[in-house]
Amino acid sequence: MPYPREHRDTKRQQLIRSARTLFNRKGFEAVSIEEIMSNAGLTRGGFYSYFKSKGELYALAVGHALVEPPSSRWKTVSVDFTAADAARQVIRAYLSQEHLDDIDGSCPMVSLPSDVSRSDATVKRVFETVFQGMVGLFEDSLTPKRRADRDRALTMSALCVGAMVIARALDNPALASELRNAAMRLALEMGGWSKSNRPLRKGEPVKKRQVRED
Amino acid sequence: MPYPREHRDTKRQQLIRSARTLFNRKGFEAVSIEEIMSNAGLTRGGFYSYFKSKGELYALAVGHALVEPPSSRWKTVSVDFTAADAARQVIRAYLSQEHLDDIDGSCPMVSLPSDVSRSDATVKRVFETVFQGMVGLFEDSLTPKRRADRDRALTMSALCVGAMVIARALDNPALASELRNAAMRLALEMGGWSKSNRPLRKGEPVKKRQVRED
DNA sequence: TGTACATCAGTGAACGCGCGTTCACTGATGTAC
DNA sequence: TGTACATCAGTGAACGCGCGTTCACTGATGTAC
Repeated sequence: MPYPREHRDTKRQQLIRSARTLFNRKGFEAVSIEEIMSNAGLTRGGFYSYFKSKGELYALAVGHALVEPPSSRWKTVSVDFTAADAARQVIRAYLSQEHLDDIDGSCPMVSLPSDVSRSDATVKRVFETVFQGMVGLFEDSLTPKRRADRDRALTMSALCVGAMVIARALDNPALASELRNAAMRLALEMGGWSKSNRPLRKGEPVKKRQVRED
Repeated sequence: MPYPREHRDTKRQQLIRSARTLFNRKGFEAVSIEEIMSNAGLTRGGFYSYFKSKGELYALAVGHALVEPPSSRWKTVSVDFTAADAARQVIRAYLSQEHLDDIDGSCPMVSLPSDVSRSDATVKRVFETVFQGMVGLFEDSLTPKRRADRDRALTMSALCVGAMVIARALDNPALASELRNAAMRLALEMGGWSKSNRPLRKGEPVKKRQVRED
């Protein structure tokens, strides 16, 4: 065995990780295989010994958000004790200025939805899994269970994703912040966890509980 | 004057219209100038006598939604009498199965947000104008005026756009419909117009008030 | 009315470039003896 | 311990292709007389 046993697996993971960054930044079409490979210290030719095609890598890159969620990029100071705590933290992190600015490590639902809607069923299914993950997280946090909790989890997700997608496409940063904060307030309110941790009031700055990892 | 006075203007409008369709369908990168021109019965070479660059046409195509909104593609049977009526109809049309399927005539916020976030400030400003249009329409419809109406209009817009953007990127049509309908119910509810026209109940089919124009 | 002409919308070949993918090859590595 | 070798991760040239943009040219048109 001329190379260490785990060598290929490591390189492969590195390629997927680096591809995720590039796709997030430039979309499917604008990223070249040359770029992906040289980003991992390799040359063009080796690509097809790792992946069947550019499309296959794209699906893997979109799915990488499940392996390493965007919010994991910021260490949370407090520890999550309940599903409600987790949901609250996700909403705050998801709609944060940090997530808006972190194109490279962004959630694919924020950076790539238009690309995915033009892709094949494989990619869409991966996107769907990511979405289901968010909906499930919100659904689990809604206690005591009420009627239409499923609907609420769906709309909370659409609100979070929608606000971020639009914010990224706006030219005016003040309007983008206004939108993010309005969405954050409503999403937190919809969770109905407000007794112990009230939602932010209009204009109140978001408490900085997240710190960049590096 | 070898050609009718209005000839160039007509052709130009035709090109923008046809470009909108193509960009909606395939995104900025995947559409070629050859394609745009032949779609209007012309050949590649003439493009640069109409537009400075592909990017300029892209901005014009995104802005075309203001000239000819997606909802204008379906004639509404009833006439709008109030701002609330208009808002209600926009929500129903925006989140309809028809709009989900009508890729070509789609709102650019639904089909192109990822492309726009990678574009220059010119394109983003046009996108912003489209978004402000939607927010303004909702804001005007909220009577009697309450506190935080601006916030509500913003979140209603994020909800409508977000639900559609996600729905387009999903593989499962049933989940897409569930999401659209949940968003529609919440958006109508948030408008607070429910006294005269109650929002739909869970599971209740959307009343077909729209008819395809052709 | 008929003809010559100037205009300019539209043509299509060409330029330089980068893409996704293939493939015969190289050379650093761990192993066998 | 040292050397020969088989393995296979990685290389880089090549293929066929389509792109955005430029430009010298064509030819249908409305106008002038």
